[in-house]
Amino acid sequence: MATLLPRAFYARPSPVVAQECLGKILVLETKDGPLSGRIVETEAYLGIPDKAAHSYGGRRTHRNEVMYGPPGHAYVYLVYGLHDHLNLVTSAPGDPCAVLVRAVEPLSGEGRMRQRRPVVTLTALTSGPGKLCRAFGIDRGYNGHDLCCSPLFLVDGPAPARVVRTPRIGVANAGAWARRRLRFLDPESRFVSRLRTG
DNA sequence: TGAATGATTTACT
DNA sequence: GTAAATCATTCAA
Repeated sequence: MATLLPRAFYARPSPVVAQECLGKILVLETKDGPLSGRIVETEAYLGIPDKAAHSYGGRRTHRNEVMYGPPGHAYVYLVYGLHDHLNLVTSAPGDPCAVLVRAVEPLSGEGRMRQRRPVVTLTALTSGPGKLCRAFGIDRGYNGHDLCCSPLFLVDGPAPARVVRTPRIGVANAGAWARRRLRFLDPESRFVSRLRTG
């Protein structure tokens, strides 16, 4: 039963939402049909006290304005000049928290994803935050989109058998925050961006 | 108005 | 394993 996740799902602390997002389905409806994928990897960003977050220290800028708004909205931004990242705004208005979607398993529309992203292996299609955005065609035009409405939203799905927590990626300059286990992933999926070096 | 930097990916050695 | 690509946003003057 694919029920659309209500706003209440997002109106909780980031780590809770990040963990419960595993197994849920990300859906993007397009004129050519839906693209969907099962979320297998996320990261939690805790807002004001989190040195690794854009909203660290209560900074409120044009870019992260969406995180200060109500939960259940998409926060999409460009990093390194060429990669888009998809975040889910969590918590409550005024509390700039978010969950970064790092990897999904393609469920439908895989053919169109491959067209957007010429790639050699299937797992390379969506196994990374920038990769999945390119595969889905998600760009900054979706920034601020309400995830309770079409065309971009999440639906319920089975939780993974086990959940593994690891330190977050790409935030080595965040001091003690870099060591917090705020990355959640399904160890049984081969689509996680980096499970282990082994 | 100008300069520095980044929640990454890809290619090449 | 190391390095380059590439530009919107941010901070300083």
